[in-house]
Amino acid sequence: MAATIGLGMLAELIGYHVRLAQMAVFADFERALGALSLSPGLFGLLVIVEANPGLRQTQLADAARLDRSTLVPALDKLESRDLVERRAAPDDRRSNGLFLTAQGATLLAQAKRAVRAHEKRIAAELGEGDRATLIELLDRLAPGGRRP
Amino acid sequence: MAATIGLGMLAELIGYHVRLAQMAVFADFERALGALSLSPGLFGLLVIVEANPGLRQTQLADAARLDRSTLVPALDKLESRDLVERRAAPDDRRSNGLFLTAQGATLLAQAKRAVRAHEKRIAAELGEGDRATLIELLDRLAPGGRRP
DNA sequence: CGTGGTTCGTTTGATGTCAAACAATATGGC
DNA sequence: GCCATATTGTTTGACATCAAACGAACCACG
Repeated sequence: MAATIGLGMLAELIGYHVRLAQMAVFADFERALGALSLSPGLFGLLVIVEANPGLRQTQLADAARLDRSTLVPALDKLESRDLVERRAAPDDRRSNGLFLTAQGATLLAQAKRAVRAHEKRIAAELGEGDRATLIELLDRLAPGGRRP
Repeated sequence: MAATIGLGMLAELIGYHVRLAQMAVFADFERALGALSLSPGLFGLLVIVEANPGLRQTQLADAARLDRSTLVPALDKLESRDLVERRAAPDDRRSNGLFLTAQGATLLAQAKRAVRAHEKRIAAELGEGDRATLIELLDRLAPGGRRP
């Protein structure tokens, strides 16, 4: 049944395929992290904070490609779950330094295992060579990565 | 300046690169269609309606990978701008058949030109061969495309 | 010093999205 | 034919996101 629905020129657009891939990858990611109640976004924040202890909120927002204002409720959630701590910066009373709590580090370690399994699952569709190719091509679409 | 901020394992994740590409492509897309006040999402809806006149809302939502409820305000907007028409279906009084208005068809024709220019710009980063490769790899991440 | 512009985190408002619940309508089993 | 169940479009609520504006704090220049 289902007289197949045409997509017109959509199917020829790179953006369309990127969006579908994005949805599929994120769905699998969420499935992998659901048990820990971590979204891909929150996971990313934890990873960056772990890699850069004492980071300021604005710096974290830039690194995660989020607006400063978007970060506020996200950090509120992480802090309320005792995964991250906002510590008043000693040198600048406007800023907070961000740190993982012990509990945050523990949860992140678990999450990383789940994410590695997820990544393996995704990469299995590709094979190692094609995985590298895909990343290289995607990066060509996202110029710079760091744009002031 | 800017002691570069590390991203930890993020940079190794396919999903991360897909997200960055998604943001870059969509930003260019929005720039291309901004003059017509069309978002990528609304453009996609117009294209699908044009390719499938009389489509039901649920079918359109499925084709566009949106929730039924998400479609409602989007169609409200398109209808208020006289680009799309909801016509009561003759055979099912719950359903609406969707049709482009003359004005919608005209605007869509313009939009398609802008989108083709956008696509050309994006593809220029790749070259024709790599463009095909990228789409093929992305499709391998989005299994099926049609999931009941 | 002090004062004007800048940066920091936050608040508020607008969108876009999903999910759950709803009334109206359709459908299938009996 | 009747009634339980499903489907359709909608409403409502939750959430993520951006952008604009704000007060507090910083800083540079006089």
